Amino acid sequence: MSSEAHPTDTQARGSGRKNRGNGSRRDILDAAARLFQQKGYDATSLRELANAVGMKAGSLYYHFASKEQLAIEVLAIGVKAVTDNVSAHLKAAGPGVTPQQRVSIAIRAHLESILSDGGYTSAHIRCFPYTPEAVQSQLRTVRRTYEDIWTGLIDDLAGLGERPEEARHIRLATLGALNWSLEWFDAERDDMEDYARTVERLIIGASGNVNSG
Amino acid sequence: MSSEAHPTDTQARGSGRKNRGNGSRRDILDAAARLFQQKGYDATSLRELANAVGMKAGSLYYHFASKEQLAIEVLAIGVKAVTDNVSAHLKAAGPGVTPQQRVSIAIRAHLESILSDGGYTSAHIRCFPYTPEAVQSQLRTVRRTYEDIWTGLIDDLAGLGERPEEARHIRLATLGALNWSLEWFDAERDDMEDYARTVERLIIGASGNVNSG
Amino acid sequence: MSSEAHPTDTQARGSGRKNRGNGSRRDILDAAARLFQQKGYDATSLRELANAVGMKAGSLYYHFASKEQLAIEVLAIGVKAVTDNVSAHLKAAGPGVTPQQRVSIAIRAHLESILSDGGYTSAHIRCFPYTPEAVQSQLRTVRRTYEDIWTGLIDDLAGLGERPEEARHIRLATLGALNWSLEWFDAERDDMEDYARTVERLIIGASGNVNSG
Amino acid sequence: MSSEAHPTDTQARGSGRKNRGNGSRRDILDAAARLFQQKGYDATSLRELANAVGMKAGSLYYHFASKEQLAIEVLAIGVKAVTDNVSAHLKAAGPGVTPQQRVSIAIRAHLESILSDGGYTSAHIRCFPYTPEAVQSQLRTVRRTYEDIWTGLIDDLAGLGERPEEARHIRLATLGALNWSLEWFDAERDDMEDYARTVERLIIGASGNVNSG
DNA sequence: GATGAATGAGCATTCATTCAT
DNA sequence: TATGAATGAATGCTCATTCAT
Repeated sequence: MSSEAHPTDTQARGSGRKNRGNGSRRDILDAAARLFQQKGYDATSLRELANAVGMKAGSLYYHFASKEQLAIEVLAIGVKAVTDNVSAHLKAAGPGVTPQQRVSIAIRAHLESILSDGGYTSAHIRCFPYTPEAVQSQLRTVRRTYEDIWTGLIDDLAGLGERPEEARHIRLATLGALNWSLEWFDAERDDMEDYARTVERLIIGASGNVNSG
Repeated sequence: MSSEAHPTDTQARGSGRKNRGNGSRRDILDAAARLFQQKGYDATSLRELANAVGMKAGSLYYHFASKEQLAIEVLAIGVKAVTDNVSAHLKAAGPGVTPQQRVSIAIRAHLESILSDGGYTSAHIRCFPYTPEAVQSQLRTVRRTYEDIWTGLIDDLAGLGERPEEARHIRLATLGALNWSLEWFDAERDDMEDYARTVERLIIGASGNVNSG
Repeated sequence: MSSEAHPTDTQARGSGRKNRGNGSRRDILDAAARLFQQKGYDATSLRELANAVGMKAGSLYYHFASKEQLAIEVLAIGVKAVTDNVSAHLKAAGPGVTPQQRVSIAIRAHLESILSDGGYTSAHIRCFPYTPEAVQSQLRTVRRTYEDIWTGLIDDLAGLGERPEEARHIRLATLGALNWSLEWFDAERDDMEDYARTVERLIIGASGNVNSG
Repeated sequence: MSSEAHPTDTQARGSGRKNRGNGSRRDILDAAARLFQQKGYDATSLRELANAVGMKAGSLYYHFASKEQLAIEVLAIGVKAVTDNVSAHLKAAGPGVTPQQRVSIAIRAHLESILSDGGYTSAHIRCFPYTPEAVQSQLRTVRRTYEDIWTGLIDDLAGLGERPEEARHIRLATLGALNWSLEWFDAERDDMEDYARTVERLIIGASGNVNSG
């Protein structure tokens, strides 16, 4: 499930509109996501972004109030995309799966979102920490929503719900292992499913060994 | 072992030098490490850095040829610091330790370097990917040296040397879990040793489960 | 013939355009030519130039990619202006004029371009040698085109075509005498036609005496 | 006569002093002359100059009060060098030479000074016009002294003394032809004596033709 | 005589932003 | 919707200069 609906997707997709790749709002967001992900927030200039969508820098201001606002939208789409993707996979799996299986599913969905997504989620992960405070604070609640999914997932694992600090560390270690892949994953060399399996074994091993720890 | 010698540490520290706390080369490096770590490479301006060490922006150029060169030095000190710290801990443990114990030691040393170090190592980890190509290429060999330590460490684990792709993924997952802590670790709330234990369990569980996987 | 068309002159001059005297591209070029000629390339700052056309330094970059690029355009206009002026005078004289007369015509046209031109040609002559290599190399072909006119002119003089090294020296001596006037010519004191006559006598004397030399 | 005494030559030349090419006043002047000639006044930085003589920029201030003062000295040496060289050649020729021969001698001496001189005279000719007003005004009298030699030389030619404006133009044309050689003379390709002959013919032809003009 | 270390002013350039059209 | 043209602030960097040592 890789092309979940975008929150801003109001215009009819596929209807006979003249949306021939010219600079619509969505084109800007797409290009911004890609550039943010590739070069970072600071290193992405609005001129370059405008250029990428075939317009002039000033024109972007018809669509977005500021670079910060644009970043907020891009990064929000990014979190929402993972959130939706993970939720959808989990729901699709139905109620009869073990907590461990649920974690495995989430690992795969998260990886899928950051590695094969259009760039929104990876832009979020790579840029968020380097973004102005105003951007970060606007994103806190959406980020929290996603975080809560993982908190729930981990808590269900082998009684971890009763050791919240440990659960927190396991969650952050898992997400670290997942997110860090943005810095090294090479589609030509690495296989996503292989890595998913590695991370899955990591976390399940850890939570399993806990009793004897 | 948290205060390993800095590669550039030639002048006697603590002897009666006239270093009146003002901006010497080392002061600049220290402040740069801190700022790079806090705000990122792009967002750190030389004026701000100069201000932090009590001088004017142009004066920095007496000590460093360019912002890039300064970044190269800061980040190089950063890798060398972890490299030395991990090596030293490993050596101190002596030859009679199991591969699993060696990994545990490395995990702790790495965490220590990024979380309680003066900022050089964390600056490296946070800034490197957003740094100009010229900076990155100058750092490749020192980075490789550190990487090789981990490659060796993981290879010794339960026959992982014979499954290099899997070993690579385990190494990267571990380092991801470790490095990502820079984004969330809160000295007031989190205990480093606790997290080290979590990561240690993760990786050891993963490598142990492999046989039965 | 002092107001030959500028190579970049595409917009209607004098028509009812809203060019309210503020800094359009042409205004910048004009002011740059004047400043380059007066103070030299290095001593002309973009702030000063911008000021001269009533804008801020950064605004110049909307019109020109860099100071070097601006210099290239100014100096190119300068050579093209003399080239066109000399060519036009020569053509206007028709085919029935002697080689000596042709040289006389060229001397006057060249002098006119450097002394009463808007400053482009004199900017070229005064700045070119002190300009960055990147600027010089971009101008080589236009300069060559002008040079060739003179080479042809001199070669036709009293069999000079068969003594190319001597012809070269005569050409360069003539152009030296002409160009150097930029360093001393004083419109209040000197008469252009008087000086033209002097230089004309110089070169014609020299080429005539050659046989007996 | 190419190594006339320098006005600043106070230290014993050839005596057993430790003047081993280290940064003495004379070394600075020599290097400054060379750099000024090659790159121009503005483009020559004191750091670069200091580097060329093996010292640090600040040390130059022990020897010279400012860049302007240094330029004044270099350029003054330059004019004095031509002045002395031309005078000496003229004196050496004795009283029995014709005005035309005297001009020929001066042409050669001038050319020699700008083309094979250590760089002082050529630095003067190339830099003077781009030098700050303070520098120019300090040089006016030495320049005038040299100018007067040429004025006298030309005035003696075929009754030119009675047509001062014409004499002035002939003088400036001659010096223009001579000085401009700095922009094109190539020691590998051009022969100084050849060019001297060309210029000599130019001026003598011009002044001779004057009667019939 | 010369240096290490700094400064203040300036430079070319880039950037997010504005706004009349 | 978008652009052309501009702005103000900032950036990395260079320069002539200073001065205690």
